[in-house]
This record gives sequence, structure tokens and C-alpha cells, in this order.
Amino acid sequence: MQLSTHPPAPRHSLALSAMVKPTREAHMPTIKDVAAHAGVSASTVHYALNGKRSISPEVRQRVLDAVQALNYSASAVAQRLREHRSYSLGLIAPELPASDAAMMEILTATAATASAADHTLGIYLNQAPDQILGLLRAQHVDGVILIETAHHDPRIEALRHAPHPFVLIGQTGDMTGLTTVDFDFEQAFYLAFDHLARLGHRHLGFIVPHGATDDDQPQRKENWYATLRGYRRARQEHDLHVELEPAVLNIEDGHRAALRLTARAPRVTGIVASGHTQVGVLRALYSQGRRVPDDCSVVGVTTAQIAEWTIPRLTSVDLPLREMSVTASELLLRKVGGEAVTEQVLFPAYLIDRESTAPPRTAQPEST
Amino acid sequence: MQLSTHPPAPRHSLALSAMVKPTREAHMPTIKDVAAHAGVSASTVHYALNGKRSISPEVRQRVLDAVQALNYSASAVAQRLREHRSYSLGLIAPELPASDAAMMEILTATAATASAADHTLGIYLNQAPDQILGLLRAQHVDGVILIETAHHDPRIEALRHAPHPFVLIGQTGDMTGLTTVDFDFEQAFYLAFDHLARLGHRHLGFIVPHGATDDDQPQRKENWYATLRGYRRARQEHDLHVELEPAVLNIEDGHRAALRLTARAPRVTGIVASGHTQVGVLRALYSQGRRVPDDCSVVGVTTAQIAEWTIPRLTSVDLPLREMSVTASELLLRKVGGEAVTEQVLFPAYLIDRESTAPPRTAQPEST
DNA sequence: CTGTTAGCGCTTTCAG
DNA sequence: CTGAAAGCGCTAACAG
Repeated sequence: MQLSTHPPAPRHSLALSAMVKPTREAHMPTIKDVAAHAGVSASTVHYALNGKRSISPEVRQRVLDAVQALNYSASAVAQRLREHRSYSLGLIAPELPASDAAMMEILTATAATASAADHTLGIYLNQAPDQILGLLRAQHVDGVILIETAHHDPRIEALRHAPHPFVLIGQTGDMTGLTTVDFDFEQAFYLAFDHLARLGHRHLGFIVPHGATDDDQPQRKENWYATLRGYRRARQEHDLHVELEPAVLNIEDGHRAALRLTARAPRVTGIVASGHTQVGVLRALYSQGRRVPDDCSVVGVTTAQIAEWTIPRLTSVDLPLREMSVTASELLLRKVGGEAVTEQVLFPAYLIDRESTAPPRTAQPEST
Repeated sequence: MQLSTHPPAPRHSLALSAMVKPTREAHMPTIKDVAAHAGVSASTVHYALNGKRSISPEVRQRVLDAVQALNYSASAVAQRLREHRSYSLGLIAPELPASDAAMMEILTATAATASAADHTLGIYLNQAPDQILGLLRAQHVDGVILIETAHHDPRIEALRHAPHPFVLIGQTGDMTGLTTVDFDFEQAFYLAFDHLARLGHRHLGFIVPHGATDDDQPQRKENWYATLRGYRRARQEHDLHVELEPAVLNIEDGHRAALRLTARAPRVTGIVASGHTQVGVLRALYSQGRRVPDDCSVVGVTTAQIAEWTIPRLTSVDLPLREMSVTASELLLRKVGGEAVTEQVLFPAYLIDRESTAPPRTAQPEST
């Protein structure tokens, strides 16, 4: 699976790889070792360390000294066995995340939230539904967060009737009984088109997720439905002419789609694009010598991070991925804690006006 | 810690959060349950499931059926207790990774490698040295990979004399006895300057990591030394005039640094930049109306992914982060497996000629 | 070919 | 205030 960016990488190895005998670990000190060292019983050590019953200050000090001396730390594994919990959460992600920046926001926010609640975050890429179930059943993790969910998602169907806690970032076809955190994509796309319409644009282009308009697409993302609803609502309300151009949501395909779009529909004065496609759109316009926003406006639906990177900075409906991830993690933590949570949280959309939109040219010359 | 991208996010919650009594988990089936169901002993179940001794086909089938019926999966926690291993690795990263794209490459490659060896990857952000030791001592993880290492790195010093396996992606001041995987930054920066020199450039700009030239900087990254060596070697060899401009390695600071540089040294016809700063450099040149590479060449030292994104695509020395991460994970897996590995791997640098470099307007190429 | 048993390190009754 | 002992679920050594 390891992709190569280079010729076969003849790594220069200053190899000292001493192939010594498999060292059997000098084993870690246990609670018994501490007890022996302090001249008390194991349970006394235990209670001294987490004060669930009173200990004479003198004994307590001896225990603490022994802990210090032996560098003792209670084995998390043994604790977990006893408590029937692994104190870890799983983040289930596709092997190739749609966007690095988005994935990183989700990841760091989730890891920080889990960590603050003394849980470990494990990441699992590209797991089949029964592998996910296996993770849960073997108590590798107490619960999972699923991202990039589809309308018909076999992972969700596998989990739906199992007794394990999980939460979705995203939505799916049948939401009954699920705990989900999502973003109001309908409003997001409505706002994107609405913004351009209010600036006076009438002929727009829309880089639409590939497969979104294809009813037979089984794998399609649930949010694509909302995407289309938002776009249609704005189109109708403002009487817009919109040219659709499908693209996989990455830079390269956004680039190609924008080239097709501008070739086919030269009257377009504004483009709406999401994911990472905006970067491709901007590149296409640049290569044609069209300035943004003077010759063409662009609106994105993407993370603030991406929007701030581009030249010019992108007017966009920013995805609040950190907040969504924190919320999802907190919900999951409550569920693994035994609480019966069934909450469906929807984060609202706001448009952030940056540098990539302007009113269309008043007179549209035929030639450039 | 949760950063806000939006106004206070009044999330619309279709709340059904039934605050029911903390449900005590209907406990998972154990090996005993399976044994009872199949009418055999626990050890028979165990051996039937991992064939370490022969079982009559008839009994074996009964066991398999029972497993099926009860949906049994051996508890990873109990196994781990017995084997004194957690079968998980930790990736220790700074809270704010220097680059999303780079971090994602490291992360996905590491997770995939760990996963292929039946290990879990836990990610730990922003851990203090003794927290890392705690992780290891409590057997949350069997070993760790450290990234973004510094010349004087307290994390490394803490681990150096502890008995726990770890590997570095990067280097540090005292490398004796450590297992490390790194990239030849000296050669990388040499090649970047060398490339521009051979194209005929004489006046160059260098967006240098902030703190790299400051001898008192305690936190400085080890690779900055190599960076400076490579740059100096090229400067001397080709008799270059180089203007240094320090920047934190992100887009915004790269942008500011490039503006300062071009204001101060208008004769510069080529710029070398690393991390994410190139994106800022390109933005600065764009805003000044200078075309790349016609008016100014730019060379990066960055991941292929970033280099392919920019407009124009960036000539760069690409960091082979996937391969480095796979190598680091494999070394760590060998170490946690008990092997006495002390290997220091250095990946070589190659320049990839994309679209952002050309000979300067005035001069002709150097003859070498 | 199969069953019994001890024990991993910790927590928590139950006794004193 | 402290100790002894049982048991979480699994594995492997030790009987048959």
C-alpha cells in the first residue's frame, strides 16, 4: 500500500542493526512489588494511591516513597480487564481521506477531547464493517466515530443492531435511533448561491460532487442530497442559470471540471465549488488569465484553513469541523460511559466574505 | 483548547437525549460461555480457535458453531494482560503540526503499517516528557514514534535512559544509541540552490526557518543545522548572493517573509522555501504581479502533495514521508518485538523539476 | 485428543 | 485503619 513518491529509495542506512537475542523485557514493577517495598499489602498500596479509604499518613508516605523508588505506574491493561473497558475510542476513516486539512481538524479535535477525558484515540483506516465490529467486540475500543458516511453505508448497518456505542459525523439514509453530528449543507449551498445572486450574478457554474445527481450511485454521500436541495432552492428563488459540472472532490478533478465548465459556458461569472475543488478552479481560471474576483467570482464550501490559503483568499461557507468533532467525541464519551444518548446535532452554516467574490462586470464584452 | 472558527455556534440540536439510568453493559460473551454452549472446556475452545494443538473435527465444528451463535471474539484486553503487551504503538506529535499534509502522510502510513502487523496506532498530541513515560509505563503503548524532534529535546532525554522502545523521525543532538529515520536535508537544500544556480540565477532569497540561524534557540529543530550546511555549501560552490529571511514554517509567515524579502532585495530572481512557506511566497509574488517562473523562480523542500497543488506546480525536493514513516514503524515493531535494533536510516534527496523554475531573464546558464 | 489449574496485575468485597 | 482473597478473560503448563 505504500505509495512511492521517488525512485526506489536506496536508503543510506548507517546500519548498526545488532541482531541480538530477543531480549525478554525486564518486567515492570507491579503493585505487589510496591507493597513489598513499603512493607504493606497490595490493597493498601491501591487505596493509598487513589484515596478511596483512609490511610494513616505514615503508611501513605511509605507507599509513595516506594512508588517513587520503583517508578511504579498501575498497569492500564489490568485495570481495563477488571473494568471491562478499554478506555479508548476509535476513529474510523476511509483510507484516503477526501481532504487532509479537514481530516487533520477532525483528528486533532477528537484526539484532544478523548485525551482530556483520559481516553486514547486509535485511528483505523479503511476497515470493513465486520472488522469494525471485531474492534468493538474484542474491546480494542469502547466506541467509534464514523466519518464520511454514505446514504447506504454498510458500516452503519452493521453497527445499527449491535450493542456498541458509535456516533456519526455526517448523516445517512435512515437516521432513526442514531447519534449524529452534522453540518447544515443545504443552508451552506443555499448561502453560497444566494451570495453570488445578491452580488448580481445570473450565470453560475457549480462544481458538483461526482455522483451526486446520479440516482443509482450507491456509495453516495448523504450530504449530497442536502447539497442539491440548497442549490435548487437558491436557483429557484433568484431565477439563476446554473451549469453543473461533476467532479471528484479533489484538486485535480476540480481543475479539469473548471476547464470543461469555462469552455462550455463562457457566460458564467461565478462558480461554487466544495471540498478541495476550489483550488483546482482557481488554478484553471489563473491559467486562462482570468482574474478572481474581477473576471469571475468563486465561492467555496470548505474549511477555513483551505479558504485562507488560496490566492485570493476564498469567500466560503466554512465547515466548523473542530466543533463538530468535539461534540461528536463528547457524545461518544457519554455513550461509552453508559448514558443512553440519542442526539442529532446540526451545526448551522455561515458565509465568510473573503476576497474571491465581487459583482459581475456591468457590461460583459464578448471577447476578453 | 477548542478553537472557534465561527461565532459561538448555537447548534440546533434535535435533542432526544434520553437521560436514562447508566445502562450496565449486557456483558460480552467470554470463552467460558462458548465452552458451555459447545459442551467443552475453555482450553478446548481456545485451541480450536488457534490450532496450537489438534482437535477432533467434530468438536472443532461444535466450537465454531458456538462462536458463531454467541458472536464471540476473544477479549483483546485479557490477552494483553497475559502477554504483558498492549499491541499498540503511539505516535507522539506536537499539538499543532507544522503541516497538515505532511502530518497526514506520516499518520496514514504509520497507521497502515501498524495495522498490518496487528497493532493499534494511538495518537498523542502535545504530551510532556513524563506523560510519554507514563503512557509507556502504564502499557498504554508498547513503544512510540517521535516526530518533529529538536536539537535539545526533553522528550528524547526522558526516553533515552528508560527501557522503552522508541524511534525518531528526525534527528537530535546526541544520536548515540538511538534508532532514527531521517531525510537528507543538507543535500535537499544543496540541490535546491544548486538547481537555481545552474539555471543561471545569482541573486537568491532563502526563506529560512525562524530560529535556525540563532545559536541560542534551544528548541531548534535538528534538521535546521543540515539545512544551513546544505545552503552554505551551494552558496560557496556557486558564488551566490543569498538574502536570508526568517519565517515560521507556515503560509502566513512565508507570505510576510516574502514581502519583506522582495522589498529589501529587488534583484533576487529565485527563492528557496520549505514547509508550507512556498504557498505564502507564491501568494506574495502573485500580489505583486510577478509571474512565476518568468519573473522569479521558486524552489521548495516539501511534500509532493503540496508541490502538486500550487499554481504553478512547484519545483521541489520532495520529502518521502510515507516511506520514512513505514520504515520508522517497522523498526519500532521490531523493537517492541524484542529485537535489539539500533539503526539510523537516512533517506536521500532528489529534486523534482516541475513548473516554478526557469532561467532568469538577464543572464545565461552557468557552464558546469 | 481433552480437561484442570494457575496466574497475568489490578480492584473490591469481606474480615479483622 | 489494614490485610486476605476472589475474580475479571485468557493462555499454557501440566495432567490424563
